[in-house]
Parts: sequence; structure tokens; C-alpha cells
Amino acid sequence: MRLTRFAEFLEKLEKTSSRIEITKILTNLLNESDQSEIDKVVYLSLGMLAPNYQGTILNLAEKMMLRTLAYAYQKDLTEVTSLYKKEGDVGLVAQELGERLKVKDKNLTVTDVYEKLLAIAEDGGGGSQERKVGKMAKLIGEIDPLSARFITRIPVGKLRLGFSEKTVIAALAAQDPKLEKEIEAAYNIRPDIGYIAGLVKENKLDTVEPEIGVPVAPMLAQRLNSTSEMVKKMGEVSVEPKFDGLRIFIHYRRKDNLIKIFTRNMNSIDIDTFPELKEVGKFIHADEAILDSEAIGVDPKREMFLDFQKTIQRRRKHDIGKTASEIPLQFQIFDLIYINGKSLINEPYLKRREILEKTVQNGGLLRIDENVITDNPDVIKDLHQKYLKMGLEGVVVKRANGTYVSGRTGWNWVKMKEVEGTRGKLSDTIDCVVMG
DNA sequence: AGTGTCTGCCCC
DNA sequence: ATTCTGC
DNA sequence: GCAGAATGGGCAGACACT
Repeated sequence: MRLTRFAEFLEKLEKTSSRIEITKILTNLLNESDQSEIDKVVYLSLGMLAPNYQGTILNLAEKMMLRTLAYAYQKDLTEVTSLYKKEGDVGLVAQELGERLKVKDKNLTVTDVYEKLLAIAEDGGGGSQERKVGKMAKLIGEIDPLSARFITRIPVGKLRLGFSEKTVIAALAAQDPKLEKEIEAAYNIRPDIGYIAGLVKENKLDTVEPEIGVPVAPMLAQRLNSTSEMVKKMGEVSVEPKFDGLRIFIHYRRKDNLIKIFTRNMNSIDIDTFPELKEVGKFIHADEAILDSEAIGVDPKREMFLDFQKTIQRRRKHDIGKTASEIPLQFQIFDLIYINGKSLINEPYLKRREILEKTVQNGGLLRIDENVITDNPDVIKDLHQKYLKMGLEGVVVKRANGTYVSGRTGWNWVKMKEVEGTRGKLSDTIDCVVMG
């Protein structure tokens, strides 16, 4: 697909606010894209180059984009900066300067542009900022002003077309509710929207299975601060402590000792960041497993939990030895998504926990969250008080027979942090002091 | 080696 | 993470 | 109620400069 054609679609999408209408336009865009380029069309329309978990990062944002525009259009940085301050958007600045200079497009395709952006992302090391700016400026000089409007917004993360992955899935399904459910399920176990779009085109969705090394989209908790409402919505529940740490997924394969770690946002974390997990196989009684957990810092005597700001200091690549001894981590395991080639996503929670308790050696590095099964709101209330007194964040309450549903859909997991009945961190009144 | 600036679909 | 808005 | 966008505080990584 020609970039100019692609830009026409994006312009139409930008002008549209009704999601139904956006979805129709997207369906047309996807229909016009062929098998070899549909992934790139999808990535760029969402302002991305690759799924999160591949760690493809441009390291070129607002400030460098302004330098890029100054270089590309031969203007002073101060002039570009003041234009940017006025417009508040690099895309409008690029389009305007491009129109003034009558920049002509060189018949680039979406694939061409995608590859050039990828090359910018892959550049690094000494002098790379200058090279990135140079490559980006060259690209801008080869595309028409309307395309520049959108392409320049991609690195700064401000495409803002009013849709995201969910809407792309709806567009891929093209009004077929059954197909939409299938695409959604496939996307949740392989959260690579470009890849999924390709599979839909080929009619090969049924090949998707969880895999060691590919993150599953995390299940998230809704917020509720009434225990009786929890029981009303979920019936029998499992009540567990909520730790204030980092959501961590641990993937393990014994055969080649493959250990992969992902965050809640499905970003990959280098194993050297958490060296204690290099031995995780000793504590897992399975050949393959995907564990859902919260990593939490403890004081070196292992007598108390550390707060989030301390725990997050462990998310680093340098000075690991020193930090690791100051901030030992333990992993509170609370779910098992996959074991020995079998997905547990559609198993009820208590069944998954039963297998989890047999699979993970509880104590030391890995600790299985304690839990109480109940349908009594007062029991939840008491546990909530108990965990708050222990310095924890509160409780997570899980529907006993709920499957592992990615995202915040439905009432399967609920969290309660503050005292029951309050409105959350910001209360109705705020203490303030007038300054100056 | 130390400091400053920018960046991060950062983490919460 | 929270909060707000359009649908 | 959902999807998307906008917002914040704090921290470490990457690179440029001296």
C-alpha cells in the first residue's frame, strides 16, 4: 500500500469520533492491505513498530523530533520550537513546514516507511542520536506533508487517532461477533496485533497457543470497596493479600533452562535483573510453566516488606549485585497459566490453584499467596483489616470458579485498598495551604 | 569518571 | 496507577 | 460500562558533553 493512501485513511480516522464509524474505516483499510504488509499497516496505525515484549524502542521523542524537524526543513531550532509551542503537536508543525516547502512524496510504501523507522529504532551507541535525527529527517524529506503529519507523531507517541488494539480486533472481525471472540482469545495469548491480523487474513487463528517466552495478556482486577457487593457479584471467592510490588510473569522451560520474565505491560525483563530467578527451576516441579506473581522487596533479614519505591529500585541493569543484597526479592505466586504443554486459561481458578500448589515449592524464593475461600462479606472485611495492619495494600478477591480472563473484563478479580466505604485516595476534602 | 538532558507503549 | 470523556 | 486519552511522581537507562 502506498503511504499516501495510508495517510488518507489515517486522516479519515482522525476526523471520526464514533467508534462504530472508526471500525468501518479500519475494516476497509485492512481489506485493502495484503498479507505481506497487513502487520506493518496495523503497527503503524497504532503508532507502534512491534509488540511490547520484543523491546523495540525508538529512543527518539519530543526534543529529538524538534531537532529533526529543524534539520529536515532547514529552520532554526528556536523557530521550530516556538511553532511547536503554538500548535502543541509535532505532526501539525511538520505538515505546515512541509506544505510551505512543497515537499513531494517519493512513492514510498507503508512497508518502506516501516523499515526506515525500524532502522532508526535499531540504531544505538555513540553518535546514534545524531544518526537517528539524520535518518528521520531524510524520511520526512521523502514523504508528502499529510503523511509527515502522522509519521512524525509516531515516535513521540502522540498519534491519537481515537482507537487502539481492541478496535482493530473489532475491525478484523468485520461485524462477526463469533469471529471477534476468537480473535480476542488469540490476541490474549499472543498479544501481537500485527501477527494476529496476519493470521486472520490467512484464516489460521486456531494455531495460537500459549508459549514459553511469549507473554499472556495479564488479568487485571476491578476496584470495589464493598465486600457485600463482591459476594453479590462473584458468589464464592478466594480472598488473598495484595502486595505493593511489581507484577511479574515467570516463564520456565526445563529442557533448555529457558527463563523469561515479563511485566504487567508485557515488557521483557533481562534475567540478569533478577539473578535469583536463574535457579527458579529448582522450585518448580514441572518441565514448563508460566507463573503469575508479584515481586516484592524484603529487608535483608527478611523480616518486613519494603515499599514500592524501594522495590522498584531492583528494576535495573547496572549495580545489580549491590542492589540485590540490599533489596532481596521474593515472588508471591498467585496463578499458574500454563503447565507442561497445557493451557490452564479456561480452567476455574480453584483448579488452577490446586495445580499451582502441587507445582511450586512454597517458601524462600517463591511463595504461594495464602488464601481463604468464603462467601461471607464479614470474612473478607476482617482479612482486609488484617492485611492493612500488616502493612500490605489490601485484598484481592477472586471468583472461585473464574477462568483466566485477560484485561479488566467482567467480575472475576476485584481489589480493595482503602477502608471500606471510602472513595479512594482522593477524598472529598483536601487539606491545602495557599502559597505565595 | 562525573554531570546533564532526554527518554521510557517505564512502573505504580 | 487514577481520572475524565464520548459513545 | 467500555474504550481511549490525558495525567503524575519517581526511577534508571542511554547518550552527549566535559
